[in-house]
Amino acid sequence: MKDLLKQIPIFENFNDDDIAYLQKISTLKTFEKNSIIFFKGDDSRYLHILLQGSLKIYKYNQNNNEVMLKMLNTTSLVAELANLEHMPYPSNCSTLGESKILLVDYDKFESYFLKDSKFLLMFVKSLTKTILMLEKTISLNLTLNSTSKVAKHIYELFPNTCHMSHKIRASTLNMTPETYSRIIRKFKDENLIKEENGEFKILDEKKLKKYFDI
Amino acid sequence: MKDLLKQIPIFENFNDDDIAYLQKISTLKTFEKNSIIFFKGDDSRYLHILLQGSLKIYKYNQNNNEVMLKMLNTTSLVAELANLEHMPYPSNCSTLGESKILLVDYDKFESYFLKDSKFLLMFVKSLTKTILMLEKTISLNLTLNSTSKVAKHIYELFPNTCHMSHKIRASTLNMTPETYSRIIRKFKDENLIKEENGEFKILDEKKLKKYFDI
DNA sequence: TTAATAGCTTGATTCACATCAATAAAATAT
DNA sequence: ATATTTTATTGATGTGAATCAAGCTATTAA
Repeated sequence: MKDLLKQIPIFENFNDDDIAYLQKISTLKTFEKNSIIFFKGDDSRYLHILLQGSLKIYKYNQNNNEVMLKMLNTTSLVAELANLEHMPYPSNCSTLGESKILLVDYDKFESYFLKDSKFLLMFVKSLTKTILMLEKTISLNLTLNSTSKVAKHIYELFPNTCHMSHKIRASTLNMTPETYSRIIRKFKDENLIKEENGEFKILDEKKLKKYFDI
Repeated sequence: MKDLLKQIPIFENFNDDDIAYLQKISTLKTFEKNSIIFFKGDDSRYLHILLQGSLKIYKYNQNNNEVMLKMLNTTSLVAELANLEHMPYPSNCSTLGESKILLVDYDKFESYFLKDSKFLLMFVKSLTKTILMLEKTISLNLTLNSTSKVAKHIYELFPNTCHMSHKIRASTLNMTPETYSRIIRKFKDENLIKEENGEFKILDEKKLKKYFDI
């Protein structure tokens, strides 16, 4: 595990002692697809660090539909704010695919690591990343309509082939699969995109961009 | 101005030298009501610190309606993320009432202050506050319907008397004044609230709470 | 004091998207 | 290979909130 920890970008500035201590206060856990990591309101005893796989952070709206706040894919601190502020988790978290998560005893982590500016800088970076994601979520959901959301989503993913079901894509964009499907249908009819073995190809980038470029 | 800076909670840990340098690289400006502080896309040369008054951070949606992302009232860093990341401002900012803002030359600020963990901690605190506000904005706008938003808003403000027009209240909640008015009408008809010289009084806390307590 | 302007309320209409429903297609299990 | 479950598509209907419109009230200006 020591080697694994050393490779994690977040810990790039840690020396051997740091890593050793980190290892001592952590457990590595593997969760299978669709496992709950924590519920909204749970006590934030552990700092969760996603090492492999993907997670979603979500709440429920008043119709009991999930509202996805963010999706985490790369190595990242999960809900570090709750730890920092010693508050319960503000949202739910579950795995989308099989995932490896490092659970760190936060109190010990805090007293050892959070005195030093190099570690603080790590937190600043992570908080910054979180803010950018949240701002993106807000822009996406509060300033764009569904058609624009889908257009932007396709545009930003392309040409990365990352296979996701339409259902997941729709939920990432906080809309129903029906709405997503109808919009894709429209884009295909307008010859903006085509679908080849589950991946979108953009046929008319300019027109597609017009849908979300304000 | 030196005394003013010393009183600012954010700078509580600064010593005389720090304050002196801060003063050297800053200008204090007073903006009147409804002045633009910066536009989305502007270069983030200055760190803005709100000292007095109130600001709104907002974008436009596709119908050219304002979407208010946050409202700042207390002493706070404004859009510090843009500075930290050396990126253009992601949103617009304007004053709601007359406001005093400290404009700090960010490059100088960074090279002097951001090496030290005590200053970093200040940033961490500010980023944390920003995240909490953003999460609140998201919860409010993505998980609650308009009725619940209004109920929550009234509940959380009460009994603080802070005079705001219905128009401003509506825009804080990202809805039209018409919708706001209709919901207030309904609450009055249900004897949940009453209005006395521009302030709401809650008559039935339990029922009001039911509207937003999931 | 009156005029002008901005904010508030209420009704009618429109719109974007969700919901409900039915069928088809694909993925997974047996 | 067949059965079963999950996902995808398409149409019909419902709904919350925006928009449009008109009259009203309060504030500010002349």
